[in-house]
Amino acid sequence: MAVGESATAPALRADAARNRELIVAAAIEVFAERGLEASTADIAARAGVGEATLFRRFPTKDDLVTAIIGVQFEESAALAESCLADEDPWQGVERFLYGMAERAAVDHGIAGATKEKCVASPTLAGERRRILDLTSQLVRRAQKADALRDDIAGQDLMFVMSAVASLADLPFPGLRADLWKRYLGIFLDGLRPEAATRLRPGAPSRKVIENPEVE
Amino acid sequence: MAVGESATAPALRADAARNRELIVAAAIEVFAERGLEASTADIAARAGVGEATLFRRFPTKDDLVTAIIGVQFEESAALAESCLADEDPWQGVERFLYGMAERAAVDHGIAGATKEKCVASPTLAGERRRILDLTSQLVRRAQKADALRDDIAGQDLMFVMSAVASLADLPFPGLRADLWKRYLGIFLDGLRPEAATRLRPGAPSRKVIENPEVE
DNA sequence: CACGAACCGGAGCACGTGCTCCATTAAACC
DNA sequence: GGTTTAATGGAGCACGTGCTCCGGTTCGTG
Repeated sequence: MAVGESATAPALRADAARNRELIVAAAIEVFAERGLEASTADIAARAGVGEATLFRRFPTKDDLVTAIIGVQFEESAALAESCLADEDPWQGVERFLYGMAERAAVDHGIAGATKEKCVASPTLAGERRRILDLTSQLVRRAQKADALRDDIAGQDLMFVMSAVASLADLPFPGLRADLWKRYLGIFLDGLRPEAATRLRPGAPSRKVIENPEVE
Repeated sequence: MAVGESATAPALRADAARNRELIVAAAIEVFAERGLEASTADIAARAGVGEATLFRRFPTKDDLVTAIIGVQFEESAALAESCLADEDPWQGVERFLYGMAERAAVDHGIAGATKEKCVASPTLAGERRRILDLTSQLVRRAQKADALRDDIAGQDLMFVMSAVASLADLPFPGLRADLWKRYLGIFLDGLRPEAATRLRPGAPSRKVIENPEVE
């Protein structure tokens, strides 16, 4: 199963394709362990591949990161679709936030970079819009069922999730690793209709969120 | 007004003391603008001082960062005390979270480093404990007035605040800079007693939180 | 004023990182 | 199997960074 780009490329040789997968797999591992500032040398070593090979496939470290984020976006979209299939709309929202935050919590460095990269990369921006679409459906469905406060939109869920996930690697020794679930709980309580008070800055307009200008 | 360390040092000469203040001020500015990875050369330049001077006063870049965090901790403690003086206990909590998140939002890089550094530095850990104490008082006061849900503690407020602040520099162009207030609002709604549902992972024990082992 | 000591700052060192060159290897097709 | 050519990987380059050395300068006191 190909992991990244689609056809247009002039067809990779067998070993090259295999190495590409090895590199992507190694990068996911290493980034998750040491964060985004892990060196390309480390990644190449983990993949059992020369550094030049890595750079032939991904001309820039950024390109590699972008490719990995692309993979994760596909997983996220799949999760969102699965949550849309839940019979209980609120549980769909809950499961989505939970799943997204959990993955962001495991892949330590990635989540932070995701935001920047999907502004810089048009491909990623498109993928992101698709996820945002699914998220908006989740929100509207829950709102129609009176399970979710009315004054929020899909993008709010994304931002909330990212805030919670940022709590994943608190450096204090002895803290349980899943403490972020506690704060997701508080957030979820704040998302119920009963809890709603007026939110001061309004939701960002759809136009701004859906079409982040590529600089 | 001396900004950092106390007496024990063998008394700084006039120009040396002045330069120290210049360096700290410049570091706060530069870190806030470019984040923590701003170079020492930039900071020295901004302070109008040679690089060697910077390193004579702060033998390590980490020492400089730690000193700055110390300054901010004093400000945080002052804020907490001021909020404790509010007549409305809930407003005290609200103002505290708001103020803390706002400062974290302005000083882009610092907030992230704060967590790591106050684990590594014993001095900072002590300061942190003091702030935590004040925060706990804020929480208990609001809980007694039935303005805050019962199942949270002081440290929860700190973590929630840090989560909200992490939303301060979303890279999407066109987003208003104070969007984090919106999500603090949702969080605050989740902190009211009426909103409370059972939180899954319990609060971290006081022992773990108050005495982070210095490695 | 004059003198010793504290202090200064720019040039330089060591190191890690992203990225490239090129002689060697091995896949693919006849 | 032989030939072509894509693919490989280790040595090396350029650069930025944290940090230091040392000749010159300024502060503080008698």
